[in-house]
Amino acid sequence: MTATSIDIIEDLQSRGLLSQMTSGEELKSVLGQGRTLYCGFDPTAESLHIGSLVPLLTLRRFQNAGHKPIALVGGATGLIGDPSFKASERQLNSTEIVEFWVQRLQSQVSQFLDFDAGDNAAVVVNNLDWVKSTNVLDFLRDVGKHFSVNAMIQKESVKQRLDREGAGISFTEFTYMILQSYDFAELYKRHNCILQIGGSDQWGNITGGIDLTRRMHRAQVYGLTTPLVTKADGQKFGKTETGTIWLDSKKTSPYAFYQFWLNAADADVYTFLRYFTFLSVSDIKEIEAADQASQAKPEAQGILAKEVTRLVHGDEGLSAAQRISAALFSGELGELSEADCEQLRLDGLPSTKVENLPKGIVDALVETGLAKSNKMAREFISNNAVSVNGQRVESDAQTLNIESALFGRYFVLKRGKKLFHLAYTN
RNA sequence: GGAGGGGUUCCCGAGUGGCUAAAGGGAUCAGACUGUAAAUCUGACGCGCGAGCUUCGGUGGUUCGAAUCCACCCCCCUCCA
Repeated sequence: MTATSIDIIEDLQSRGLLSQMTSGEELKSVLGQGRTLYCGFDPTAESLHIGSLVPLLTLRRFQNAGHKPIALVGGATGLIGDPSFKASERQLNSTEIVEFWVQRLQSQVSQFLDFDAGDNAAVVVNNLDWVKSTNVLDFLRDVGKHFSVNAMIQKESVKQRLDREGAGISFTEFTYMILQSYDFAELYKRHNCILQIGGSDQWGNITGGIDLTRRMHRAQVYGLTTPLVTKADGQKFGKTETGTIWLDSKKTSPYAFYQFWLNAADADVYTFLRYFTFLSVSDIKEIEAADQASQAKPEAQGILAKEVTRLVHGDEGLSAAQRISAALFSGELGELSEADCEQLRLDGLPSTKVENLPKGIVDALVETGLAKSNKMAREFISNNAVSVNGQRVESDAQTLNIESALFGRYFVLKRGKKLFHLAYTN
């Protein structure tokens, strides 16, 4: 492998992406030439969400710097469940489901890495490949013997499960750390992988792997973690009213995804630009300075939304998201053409087919999911929070009917300031 | 196996026979103000237009009336063996 020109550690540091690392100076010099590193992603759902984006993009940053990234999808660890900083024991998922999720994650993860990069082309692996052939006795004798339970229960990541009244941890989840550690040792053996990265909640598991690799293979390997993303107001990052922001466009449309980033708080947006885009730190500083000088609405959110949406959903997803956003937020809905309406639907604006017009507005809100119950629908209406085709709904007796539809078949329903839904008939 | 503690509405957590759809906090949603921010204020937050109905791990029971009492069952935690 070729020597690298970029000091990746320096870059991560300047972006605020470096939470912890082992033997800093030594790791820095080790990374002076192209190395192999890995990051694990467990199948806990059919898609990753934006929480996984930081380590995923960090993997890519390493690749851009000339290193060889391995994305590990945890077909084995996903069957066990990582207890790290989890308040309570989790339900086990069936092997079929986990297997299905593994396939989904493998292709999802792949879109962020370069597999045609020659020496440092990316690799995707599944830890089930080496775990499934291990038998219990060998595992306990060869791997388990290297772990001290005394040390394991000291780990911060499981402490609350051990200390907290009312909590607990099964042997299954307690063993998770050993499995993940074994992955690192195995990847060292198979791919000469010398670095594991992950979110800072993975620190305990990563150091476990470093210890195990030293003991099993007498080799020095390293660990590095990225910070967990937090919001300035203390709220949980990555959730909205509509739920988790997923990377899969079927679960979170490019439009919703774009909107999520567009709504980033001023206090967070420059940090997010560093975390979630490949814009240089100096460019980001310029954006920040310009925003501060302008006194007007900052540009940063728009740039963030554009960059991240393009990264995850490509140019096509981005332009669809921008088209919808422009139509709904900047113009008069009345100016939409019939083709525009159809395009909104194709672009992924949530939409529902309604039948049996005229339909009461309360029913329509519930059917489209804009209100959870009739009661809520009425409350929204009485709060003046609902509009149809740009016209405020004044009474819950109002109906959707052909005469008021755009082009005889479209209704743009709006609840609150930002939530839109397209209802249509044939 | 023994002893004790516990399972309440999205989360935390009060509530030990009627005044309780169930305190309080958080989260969330809406409105006002704004920049599709933040902060702040106001309101909502089981279902029902309503009379009312359905909830407090499960199933039965006591009672005019139960989240609250009794029985059995399930799950969790702590200590002992």
